[in-house]
Amino acid sequence: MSSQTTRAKVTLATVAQAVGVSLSTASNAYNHPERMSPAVRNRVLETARRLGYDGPNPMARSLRGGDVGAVGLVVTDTLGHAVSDPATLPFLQGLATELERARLGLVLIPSVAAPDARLVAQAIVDGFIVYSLARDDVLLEAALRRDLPLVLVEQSRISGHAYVGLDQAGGASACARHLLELGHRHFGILSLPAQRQATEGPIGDLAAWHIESDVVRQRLDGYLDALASVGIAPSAVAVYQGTSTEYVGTAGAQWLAQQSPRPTAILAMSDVLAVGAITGLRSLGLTIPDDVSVTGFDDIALAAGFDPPLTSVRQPLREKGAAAARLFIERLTNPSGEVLLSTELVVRSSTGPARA
Amino acid sequence: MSSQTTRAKVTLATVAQAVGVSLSTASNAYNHPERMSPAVRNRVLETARRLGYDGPNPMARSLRGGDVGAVGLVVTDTLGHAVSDPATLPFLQGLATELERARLGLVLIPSVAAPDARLVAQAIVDGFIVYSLARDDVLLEAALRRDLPLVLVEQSRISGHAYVGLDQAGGASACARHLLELGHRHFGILSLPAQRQATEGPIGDLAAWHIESDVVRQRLDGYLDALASVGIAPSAVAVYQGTSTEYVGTAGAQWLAQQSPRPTAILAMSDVLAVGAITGLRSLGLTIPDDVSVTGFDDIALAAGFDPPLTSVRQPLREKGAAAARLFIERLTNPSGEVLLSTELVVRSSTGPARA
DNA sequence: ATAGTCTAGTAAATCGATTTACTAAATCGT
DNA sequence: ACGATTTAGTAAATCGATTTACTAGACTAT
Repeated sequence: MSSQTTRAKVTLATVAQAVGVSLSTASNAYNHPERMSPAVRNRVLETARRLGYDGPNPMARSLRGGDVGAVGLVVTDTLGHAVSDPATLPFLQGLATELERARLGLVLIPSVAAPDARLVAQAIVDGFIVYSLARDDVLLEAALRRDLPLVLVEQSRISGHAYVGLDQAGGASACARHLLELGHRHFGILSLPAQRQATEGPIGDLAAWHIESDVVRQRLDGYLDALASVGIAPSAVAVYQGTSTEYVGTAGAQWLAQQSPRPTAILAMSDVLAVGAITGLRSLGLTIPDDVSVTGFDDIALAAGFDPPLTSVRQPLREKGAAAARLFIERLTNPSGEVLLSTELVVRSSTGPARA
Repeated sequence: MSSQTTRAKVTLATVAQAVGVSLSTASNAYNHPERMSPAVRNRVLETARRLGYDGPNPMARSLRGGDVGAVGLVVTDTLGHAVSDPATLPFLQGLATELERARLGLVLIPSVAAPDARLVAQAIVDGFIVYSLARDDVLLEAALRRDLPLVLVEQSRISGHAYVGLDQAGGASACARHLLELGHRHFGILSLPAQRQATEGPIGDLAAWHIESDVVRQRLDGYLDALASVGIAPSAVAVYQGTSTEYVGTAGAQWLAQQSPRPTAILAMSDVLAVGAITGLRSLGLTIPDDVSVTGFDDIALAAGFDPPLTSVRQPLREKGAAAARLFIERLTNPSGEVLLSTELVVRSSTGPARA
């Protein structure tokens, strides 16, 4: 209503002129109150209000060297998926809550199917939180080129940048050991995508599998190390790869169930995959855990309430986000801080003794 | 690794000088390829790469008049809560997915306990999506002052700005009529906060209740209109107000159950409140729906799977977000577009006939 | 009374680009 | 072969602020 008339743009210069002071003085009214008399300062502020001046233009301010007041979040998945995934959401919550406390905005960088480095190159932010990207992902490279502070979450360390790590291998290994103790000897793995452009489907030759994702690398190593300790070779393990969706879990489990010998235990790299797997196995007439044991990863909220309750590797999802935020906030005093989070196996009812 | 040495900052001017062309020509290489010979353009681009120039500085570009490539999201709740709320999340998903398609970033504006207009005033964005703010919320006023395109979602229309509306009153009214048809005559209402700083608790005098939130206003009117049609006066309805959390639902329902006459039906303005209410009523030894019927609002994913399945008002949550995004994307051609979404009563088992 | 210190304010440089108006050289039609 | 149009590139203004170095005047100390 009030400002319907397209009045000429009013800048700090307009205000300064109206008050009859220099541009610098007007600027000081906002940035260095102590350097001027209260009288003049009030005159500037009031004139600004009268003229409808809304405070220094944030772009100009940032260009001159100020902070932007926002952090960019770079993820592999599309934003749509990231905001849906039950393992990512608590991370986002922890991140948002902690950033909020520091009055920092969070910029969700779009990540389309064909990832576009320009979207990272052009983001207006003070730095990035980089979540689980492959070492050579174009988006990571683009972020590095920006020469801004980075917080790396669940991916390879890069010297000079902050890092939030998780004991992936330990959790995965505990998971596999648990199944070994239950007597299982035939395993299938439902893997998250090992590369950005990975296509869903079985992995033919495990040894030749090109793994760019650190999370996949470490979880897989954790599984395989445990299996190796009882003499099970990687070549004896069937692996199916795809994004963390129930659909992939279902398809993957159905494929795994058709291998021979049929796995009596399936290690899924996410709870969502595990849930999908159980659905798929049931559709084949199999019973969980009697016919097949299934383990997940993440211990999402759903895991405990699912039928059957999921055996899973718990990780502190919210805390992971909060830690990333805190490392970013401390970037000036401690540019390459590190936080290492631990995992814990939670045994529930989706796993049971191998059949005699 | 490569750029560890703190080399002097390289700008477009550096590149131009190195190539031996003017600054304008270097700029054209990025923005107006057609205006120059391929030879020179390639020379500029290659020199830029060699010098480690990462493309035009986004802040400078935006300052000069270009787009930022991002939209700000302004919400009432803290971000932490917004990212947790099952009714807000699908909205966010729809929004993020659709923005992503247009390669727009989403800036989550922090919204601390004491809302700070500066965070809106200083956000570096092309416009705002304003989600369910009160007409006189300071954050809305701050957004208006920015003179940027706005998309208003579930709140008062403002001429010149895009609008996404929902038939709140219709849904609420259908809900109440459903209960009336089941024979209920004593009602309690669990309301969302009517103002930003509303404190949780019972509303003493309904007539004197200061309601700033449009959502609350419309849902309440929908309920009361339906009740009025059978002669039930607002003064006969007990109301309890609080944020959309299970805890509030529980506390509110327990308070409502202590009123006399005790309501046989509770109208909750969100499914989360309804779920909390059911928990609270059960803790008092009451059975749902035999002793008390409970209705929700939103029809979140949980509603159908809850025990008992919730009678609720379905609204197209994802579509609401997608519509907001589309309106923003079309802002240049259609600055004040409107989308009106409808609601639908979904009857399940949390409501039943009033006891004789 | 003189020199030295504070205070309040200013002019000009700077941040890193984009764009407008203009010019010189090359191409065109006849 | 001569004026008219295109093409390729440039100089300078501009976006909206912040900051540095400087100055004039008021105040303090001896």
